Amino acid sequence: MKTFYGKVYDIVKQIPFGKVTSYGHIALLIGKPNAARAVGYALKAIPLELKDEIPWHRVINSKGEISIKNKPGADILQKKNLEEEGIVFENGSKVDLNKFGWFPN
DNA sequence: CCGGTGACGCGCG
DNA sequence: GCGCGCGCCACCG
Repeated sequence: MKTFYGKVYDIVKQIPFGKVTSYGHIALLIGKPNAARAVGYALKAIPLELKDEIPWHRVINSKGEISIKNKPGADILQKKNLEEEGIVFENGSKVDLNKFGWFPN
């Protein structure tokens, strides 16, 4: 895919089971290190038909926390999905990126 | 083109 | 370690 959204989706699909990455890193892989914000915009815009094909829940912010706002339930769902993959939340909200982070070049 | 919006990130104090 | 402010980008009128 050559559109910005398409590139974001392609990369998210590559995130391995049980791992997570950040919006900023995805932007980096696309070649636009400062487009983290746009990446988040793209994820919230994932077409329903692709919801089950794209592991959007494996994308969190650089601090290792879920960053969804104004979407009641979505943040809780994301956390639940991640825990099902074996990812651990310290203090109930933070992920240790040194253990579960996926940051390829 | 301009302005508003937002699943971000980073530097400061 | 926390809150704020600001810059960045794509998208939509």
